[in-house]
Amino acid sequence: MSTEPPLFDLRSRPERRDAARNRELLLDAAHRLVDRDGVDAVTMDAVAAEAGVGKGTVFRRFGSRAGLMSALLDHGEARWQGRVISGPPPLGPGAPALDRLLAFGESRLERTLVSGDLMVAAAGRHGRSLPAVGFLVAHVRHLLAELDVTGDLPVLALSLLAPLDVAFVLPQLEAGVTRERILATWTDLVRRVVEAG
Amino acid sequence: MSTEPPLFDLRSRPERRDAARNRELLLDAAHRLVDRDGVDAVTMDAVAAEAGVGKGTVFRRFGSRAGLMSALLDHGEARWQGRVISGPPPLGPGAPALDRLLAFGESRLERTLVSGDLMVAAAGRHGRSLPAVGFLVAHVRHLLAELDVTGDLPVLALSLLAPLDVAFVLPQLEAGVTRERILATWTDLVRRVVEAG
DNA sequence: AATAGAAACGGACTGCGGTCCGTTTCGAAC
DNA sequence: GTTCGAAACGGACCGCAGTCCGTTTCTATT
Repeated sequence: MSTEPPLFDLRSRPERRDAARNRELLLDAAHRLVDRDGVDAVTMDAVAAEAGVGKGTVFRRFGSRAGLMSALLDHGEARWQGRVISGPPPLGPGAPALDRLLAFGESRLERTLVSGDLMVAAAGRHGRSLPAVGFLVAHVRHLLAELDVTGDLPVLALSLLAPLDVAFVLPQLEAGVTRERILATWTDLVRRVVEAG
Repeated sequence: MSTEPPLFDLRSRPERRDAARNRELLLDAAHRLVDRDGVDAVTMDAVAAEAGVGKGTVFRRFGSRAGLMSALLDHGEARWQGRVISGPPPLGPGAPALDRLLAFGESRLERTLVSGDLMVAAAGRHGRSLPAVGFLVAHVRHLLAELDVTGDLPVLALSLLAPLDVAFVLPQLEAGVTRERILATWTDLVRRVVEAG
């Protein structure tokens, strides 16, 4: 998801100081541009100019526009993941698994609505980059297991996540389907799967 | 006061002859390029050159690269839709609805594998263009209704189609998930939904 | 402090999607 | 066959993602 190297990797030396400073400059600049002019205005040239560095540096740090967008998305995603892992129930731990799962769906849909344009911009060649959904799959899979759902849980988890993906949610909204219908149908779908064991 | 054009073709006048000829030239050229060098080699300039027309003409006919790709895809999709609507069972009519639905999933997955790269190239800004999946939704919806499945069938149908979408299938294949696992899990998912009424 | 080489830098350059607009072609009406 | 407005044409042009490579900066080592 993130382009930044792990904090403790024995094989790779820590980032040079100018590189680290430029990453911060670039992320700040990109964030500012998103807030001010929207995601579409975040061109690699604009980010470079706003940060006061060369364009090559942007690509060196983030690899691609999608990579930069992923890095921007990561801030929000990490906070959200925190709420899922250790926030208050029913999204966080402490509630029955089914309640958590349904709360997860609602919360995830919410995030898709809020950050949908960033998600679209962060998507690579085809849609999702599988690493990006790793957390989502792991969590749903875990809850399904707690609910004694049998089957190929990794694939099943991804199949349940697919309808909440930005690629399906946004077109439906544009076609007049409400947020509420999408959520209700997802809830319905999950209930059927869980009830069927 | 001159006489007005007939009322019945207010909306769609027939295409001018040069326009029709150029569409054919362009589709042929694009098809040739796909076969020879793959989807990625099909640039708008290349198609224009191969067809011997100007680049502006390509955009005038197809609107965008995604539009051109959709047009290419349409040939195969139409043939496939024909098999669904009036081909031999269990995909076509004549088999029980559940058998048809499961055959539909297998056949659709097949098509995704065969034409995945075209589908990716035909996808617009975000993922699906909703019109493109209209047929799929309508068909699944119809089968679900026959199976006495209740609920918000249009949204439910799309939710069941999502896991078969190229945006989810291709990354899984790259991650080592087999075609068989994807299909088996989809079958499992559909069975649970149908059994839960 | 000096050095050396690895890493990062920056901006010119390429290729592609998409637009624009002056020119050409079509075909309906006379 | 001539006329004329609408439609189509073509290719120069633009903006952006992504690459390349000569130059600069960092840091480990002595």
